[in-house]
Amino acid sequence: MKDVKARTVFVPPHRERGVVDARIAEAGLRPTAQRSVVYGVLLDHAKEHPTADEIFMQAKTEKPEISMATVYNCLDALVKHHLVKQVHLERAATRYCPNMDEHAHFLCETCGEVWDFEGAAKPRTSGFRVPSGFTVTQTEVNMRGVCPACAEQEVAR
Amino acid sequence: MKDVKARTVFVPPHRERGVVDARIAEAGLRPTAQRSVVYGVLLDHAKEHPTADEIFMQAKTEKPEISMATVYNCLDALVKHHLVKQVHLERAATRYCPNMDEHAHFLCETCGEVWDFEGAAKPRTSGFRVPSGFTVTQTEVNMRGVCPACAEQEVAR
DNA sequence: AATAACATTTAGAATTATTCTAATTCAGAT
DNA sequence: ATCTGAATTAGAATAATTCTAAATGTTATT
Repeated sequence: MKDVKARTVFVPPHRERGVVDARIAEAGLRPTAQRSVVYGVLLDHAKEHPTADEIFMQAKTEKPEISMATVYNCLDALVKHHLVKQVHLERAATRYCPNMDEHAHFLCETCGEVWDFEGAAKPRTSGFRVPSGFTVTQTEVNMRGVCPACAEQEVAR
Repeated sequence: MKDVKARTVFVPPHRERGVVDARIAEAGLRPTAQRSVVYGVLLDHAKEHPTADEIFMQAKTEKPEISMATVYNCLDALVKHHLVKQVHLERAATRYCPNMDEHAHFLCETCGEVWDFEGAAKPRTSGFRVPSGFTVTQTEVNMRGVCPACAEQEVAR
């Protein structure tokens, strides 16, 4: 298998010294060592939309003393301060996403991978009739289907 | 408190003898007693978007021998046969919805209640850029915010 | 620099939601 | 009446998340 990814990889500016902390501070949170690690891991693995457990395991490599409870605490703090979004696609564990641009999530029902679909879509109500009196602060769009790789395999069978 | 609801209540046609079973059969499922009860409960409580546990408790009043495992089995079968949708709004338990029309879900962050917002919105991709090669079979739109009742209380405080 | 006040982290227990397992029951076909 | 496979059952097992209480770290105040 060709490593197509390697060609498009770029050094992420978000992990440069102090940048993560600055972002956390800007959001109005004290940048503790644990929060920096958790947010940093999430920024590095944004594409994978990792679960709390996956973040925990990765965070441990950088900071072995970190505990699961802290990962949940940090994630909750990051969510509350709008640095991270929770994604609830399935009955399974919650996933986390540091991409705060308006976008949809796509879950491949065959392989289980998740993608971000960017879009100029109307953010808040995306075309639905919101009854008067309701205030919508956040909209989440989740799609399911089959990704190109799985579709190809399906044809091959 | 005036019982406003009482005035707008109507006898739901979906619980008439045999209708539930017919719908289950149409969907290509054998209409067992348990499936009928589970689907019936869900149709009666569509507005509440009940969790598996809430459905279980209600189903027990109609069929005391029913087990939690069966409720999950039935719900999974109903989902698979497109009679019911799973709704994943929060980190909490999955909710179920028998309204298969295109609609969004709204969660009030203050009281936790869930509403359906109907909409003529573009169903599948709702304005997002779907990269070529992806097939979208289902789209879920979830909104959060404050419902009218909670907004009013907020003002009063 | 010491202290108080408060926020954060930690380990592990507890809780909750969901899935699995193996035995039993049920329905439809022979 | 019997066979076969699907559905149901109780309860155990697993997985995800939350809670608890103690320890540690941070900031502001003296």
